[in-house]
Amino acid sequence: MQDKRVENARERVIESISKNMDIYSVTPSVGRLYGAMFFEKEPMTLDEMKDKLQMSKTSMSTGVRTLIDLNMVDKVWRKGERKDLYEVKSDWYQTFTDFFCIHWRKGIEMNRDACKESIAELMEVLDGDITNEDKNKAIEDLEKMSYALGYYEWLNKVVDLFESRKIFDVIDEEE
Amino acid sequence: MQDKRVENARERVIESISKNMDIYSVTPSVGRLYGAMFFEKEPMTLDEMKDKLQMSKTSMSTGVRTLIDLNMVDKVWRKGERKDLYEVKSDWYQTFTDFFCIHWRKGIEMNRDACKESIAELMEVLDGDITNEDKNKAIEDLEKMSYALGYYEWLNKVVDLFESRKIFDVIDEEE
DNA sequence: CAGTACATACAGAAAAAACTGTACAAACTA
DNA sequence: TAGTTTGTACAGTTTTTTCTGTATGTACTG
Repeated sequence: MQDKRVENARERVIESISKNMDIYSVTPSVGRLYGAMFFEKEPMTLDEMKDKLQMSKTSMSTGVRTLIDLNMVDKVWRKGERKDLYEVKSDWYQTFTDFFCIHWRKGIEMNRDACKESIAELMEVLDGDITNEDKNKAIEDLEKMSYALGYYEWLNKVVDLFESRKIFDVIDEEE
Repeated sequence: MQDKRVENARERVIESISKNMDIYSVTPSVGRLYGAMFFEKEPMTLDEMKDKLQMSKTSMSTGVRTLIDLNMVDKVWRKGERKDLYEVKSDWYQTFTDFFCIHWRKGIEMNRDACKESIAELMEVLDGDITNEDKNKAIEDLEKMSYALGYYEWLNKVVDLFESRKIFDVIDEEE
């Protein structure tokens, strides 16, 4: 009887987590898996997940892999256990900063490289003999790209702040 | 002749931006639209976008709406112009913090509410007459939820740091 | 070694998302 | 007012993603 309410309370949180995991570019299904694993006391096997979520084992396998790639879940080893065991990483603060850093760093890097390459190309073009129209266009684009580059540098510093864990000092001081 | 290289340089950056806009949960198409608008000197009309990207006007309309909802693009008004005009918001730093704050705040809020509600429910259950098994389960879940709640509070402070623009001071000091 | 349990690669089915063309409403023009 | 122009709602199509069942390779067990 009571069991319902306990179950219900847990389910509410799982569902909420599931819904909001899109911030991590993850399907609600994978989000629900994460939520379920979070509340499980012991590390889970794929079969337990399958039973819990009423989905195919294949989905559990790929879902868990997704979560591992996101640094949100660990594979754990236990003596005498044949099945693979998985559990949610316990440090959410670390999980957050990891995710944030990995994803933003990658995006920044790619855009920065593209900008740098294009800036070099435009500089070269400006050195040569070109029409006024092209020249103006090149100069305008150069300005835009320089702005972007400056922004990416700044963003990199933000990521540094998290990666170096200095963010924790900053937030602490706020109190 | 030269035109090719100038065009090429611009296209490289647009393509890179397009690819990395998935961080903002946006389609490459919408990302490309954003990139194209970024380099356009003047605000663009839907028809210009359609010609530029070789896509339907409907797609441009919905794409622009998406970007406006993300606070990345503004509708601008110009005397004597019948068509709607749109341009990329010029302050990328603001765009970043806006996006970050809006999305994370929403996710935090929802999860926090769910946790609070469930915590209250579990407390109530614990007050009543229940089996030991249920009691233990409730206590364990309460612990998990309390941890989550603490994390969400912390994350809220991180968002505050960006929203209040204090992050700019923090990064400046780093130099 | 044969037999079993397990995870996952793969192909196909189901579901969701993106994109387009048409149609229509609102705003403007003459 | 009638005639344009413009943006978007909507339905249908195409593309992409998610999910499942089967099949296979690997590792363990006796």
